[in-house]
Amino acid sequence: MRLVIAQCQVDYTGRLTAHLPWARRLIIVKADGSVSVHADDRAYKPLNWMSPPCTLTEREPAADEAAAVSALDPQITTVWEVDSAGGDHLQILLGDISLDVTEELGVDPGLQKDGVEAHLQELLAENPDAFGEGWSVVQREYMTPIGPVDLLCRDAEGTYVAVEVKRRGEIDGVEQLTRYLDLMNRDHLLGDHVLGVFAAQQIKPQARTLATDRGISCLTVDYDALRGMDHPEERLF
Amino acid sequence: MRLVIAQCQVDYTGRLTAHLPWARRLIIVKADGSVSVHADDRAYKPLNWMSPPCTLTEREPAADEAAAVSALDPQITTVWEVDSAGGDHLQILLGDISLDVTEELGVDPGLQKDGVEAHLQELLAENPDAFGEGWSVVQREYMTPIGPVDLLCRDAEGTYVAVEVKRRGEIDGVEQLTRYLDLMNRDHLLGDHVLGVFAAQQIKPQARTLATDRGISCLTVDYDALRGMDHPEERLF
DNA sequence: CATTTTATGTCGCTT
DNA sequence: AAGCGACGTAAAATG
Repeated sequence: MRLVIAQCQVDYTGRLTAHLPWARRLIIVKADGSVSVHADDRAYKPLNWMSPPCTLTEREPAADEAAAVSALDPQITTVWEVDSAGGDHLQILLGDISLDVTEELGVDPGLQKDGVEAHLQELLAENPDAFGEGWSVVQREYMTPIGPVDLLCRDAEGTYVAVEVKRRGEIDGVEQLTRYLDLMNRDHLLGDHVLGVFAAQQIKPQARTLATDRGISCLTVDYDALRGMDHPEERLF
Repeated sequence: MRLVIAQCQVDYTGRLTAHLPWARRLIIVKADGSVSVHADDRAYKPLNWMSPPCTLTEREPAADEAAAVSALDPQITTVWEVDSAGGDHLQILLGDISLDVTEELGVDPGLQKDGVEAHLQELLAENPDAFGEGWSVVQREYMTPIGPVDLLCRDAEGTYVAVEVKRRGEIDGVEQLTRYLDLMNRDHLLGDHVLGVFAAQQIKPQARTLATDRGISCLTVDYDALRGMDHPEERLF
């Protein structure tokens, strides 16, 4: 990884065209070939960047580039040309350089995540009581011609229930579950009428309204409480 | 802006829970308060981060933290605790530090963009000939009950045409235009039959197929050529 | 302030 | 390679 802090002017042409006037910025060149140009804000997002695979060429400024600089602009010390396979191009004119360090980081062991939709689905599959007394899980990822239903359950009366699990419940998810229910109820393979439950950690009011309007029950899932019901020794960390 | 390269172990709890084992990484602390932890890959995306507003507290390792370290783990030199208003928390244990520099960057003049959807729409509105000889623009952002149609035009015969403009033409855009056309043709306010044109810099094959199947014409827009037809002195740069 | 749309979205998985 | 969905999506425009 190479870190450069320098006065720079950046021009990007690719999916769009973008221009950065002269200013002091951080430029990161990673081992994967990526180049990103950061200001001191915008959180982790760079002002401009090039994704790998791409090649970085460092060259002396051409005579006309040096001459074209106005009195207000800094002297150009180096020009970086970054080219991607897709034809995108990033040009960085470098002026005064106040930092230029290269450090070896090695391969990263990577990020361990916990608490995404898959885990929510696992937890619900292991704790169908979260839906109600006497509920059982028939199958996870129950396949239909238009995709898998997250959970197929039966309630206390033995009626089949299709459950759509989301971390954040929005209208899209209700539409998705509606399509599944339409299909499953058309086939009559699962009895007279398959019910629907929309389960999420947080359900947007619009989604709740639409679900209710379509006879779909909503369940707001408390992830931590559910995890407490689960076997704590099975957690990742 | 502060740049630190160090052995570190990171734990995040917030919308999800995530853990990074010990490894050498880059840590960026920006003037906006954000903290991000980068490996030498994943392009510009950090492994873990905290968005502003948040507070960074640097402290000595507690006795038990120092004691809990196994023989294989590095000696903990410092602990960073990053807290956001929303209750998110990022803890960074720092081991050997090989770089720790702070540089003032100042305020960035910011990014100038050109070539986004809005510009495409402007250019097409100013050059309806791009659609065909004798075309005219009736209105931009023509309102319908389900949203605005990008451009309402009339072709050489005077027939109304709804134009959907996208930078990249995908199925979603065709669906959107279809909904507009259904609505407009139901009302008969704009004559017998409103035609549709799907205009984009690049149109995905599936989108083209779907559009054609629905009787919607496709127009691949050459942004540079269109800009050439436009007044060059009005360009941003 | 809440909602919708855009994004050089990115990333990972499936066909 | 292209399609599809999730993301700690974020950020901007809009009502």
